[in-house]
Amino acid sequence: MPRAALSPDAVVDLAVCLVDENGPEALTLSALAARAGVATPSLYKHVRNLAELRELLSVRITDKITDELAQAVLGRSRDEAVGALMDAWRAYVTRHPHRYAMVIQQPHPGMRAPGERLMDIMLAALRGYGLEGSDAIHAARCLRATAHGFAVLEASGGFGLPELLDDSYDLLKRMVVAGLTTPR
Amino acid sequence: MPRAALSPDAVVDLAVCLVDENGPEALTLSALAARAGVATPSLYKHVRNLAELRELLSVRITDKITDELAQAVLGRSRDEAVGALMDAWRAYVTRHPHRYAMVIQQPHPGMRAPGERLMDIMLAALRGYGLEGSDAIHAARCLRATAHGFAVLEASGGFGLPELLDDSYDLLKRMVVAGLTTPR
DNA sequence: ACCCATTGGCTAAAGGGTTTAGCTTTAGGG
DNA sequence: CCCTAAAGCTAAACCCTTTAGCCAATGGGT
Repeated sequence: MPRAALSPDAVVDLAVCLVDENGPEALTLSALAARAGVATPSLYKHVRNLAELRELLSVRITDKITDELAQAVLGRSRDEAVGALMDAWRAYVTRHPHRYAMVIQQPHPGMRAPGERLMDIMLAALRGYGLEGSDAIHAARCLRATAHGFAVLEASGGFGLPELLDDSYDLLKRMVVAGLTTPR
Repeated sequence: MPRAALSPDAVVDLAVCLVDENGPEALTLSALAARAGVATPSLYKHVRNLAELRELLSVRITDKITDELAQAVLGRSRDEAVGALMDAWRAYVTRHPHRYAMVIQQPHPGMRAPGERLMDIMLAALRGYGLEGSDAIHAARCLRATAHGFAVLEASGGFGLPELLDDSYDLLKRMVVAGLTTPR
């Protein structure tokens, strides 16, 4: 076997750096090859094409977020678990806004497993509310929609006044738990 | 003055068609020129570049959404207004998923006015709750985050089981109004 | 120690999209 | 009737992606 300087994982690593530094637009195979010290076509030995690279990035990032959410939920239940999960979600986004903006929501085959893993964590966080069957699904979807919606807007600078965002997010968390605990 | 077959507005019209039919990816100046029956560089007589075209599209779409939300909120207040606003939001997205996925959230200068107009409608819908100052801002942001979050996920096919989405959205609406009416 | 198959890298080149430069044509006003 | 401004055109540069085909290094088997 030849010099294994690069590998699919290493390529994704470099791609993450590029995105962190210059945003999703900056992820081109040219720039990536330059960063790797390699000619552009060489990248095709490790990655099928640009679309696949984006997918690998999405998987990597989604997995990382899921890990952090799982960590945050550990040992908590009900309102506390939901609050911790949402806080961890936003913490990731504010730490890596470009990365978050990079993850694709389209239902690519490679994103199925990470998506389900994320869903499972949310269902686990909601376990204490005793929701059954599709009620749990609806609740998890709402949790995801709220956290994701706020995250997207914050990551892309969609909010005008940054000094109050913590308070806005507090209200959002209260909304979610109120919706989960209010009877009907 | 010469043959005014095209105009900035007409170009945006055609761009909307292209996006509706083939998704945001399909919006290229080449495809647009072909659709307009014109050589690609001719488009630069009406639009500064691709970035500006995208911005004009975002403005057009955001304005249209705002109009529909305003219409929906008319004559309603409190929970009813919020529910109608959120329903109208989702109705637009399901009617034109590709368009919605096209609107940029980055704070471009041209998007300021449409963004503020949208915000004003949301504040109007929330007026009945008697929120003062920054409390109203926080509530409007949460309303936006929830509606937008659900919309993005639905528009990009991020949810797995489409038959239950109405029920999920009902819960989301209940969450928002519960968060607005729950004291603390 | 040597061979050689596999693998990772390279150059060349095609193909498509954006954008600029500069020319030509048309339509409307004086 | 002309002439200017707007709208179109072609040519061409530039960048990015992707394919094709070649070269070199590495390490396992003999």
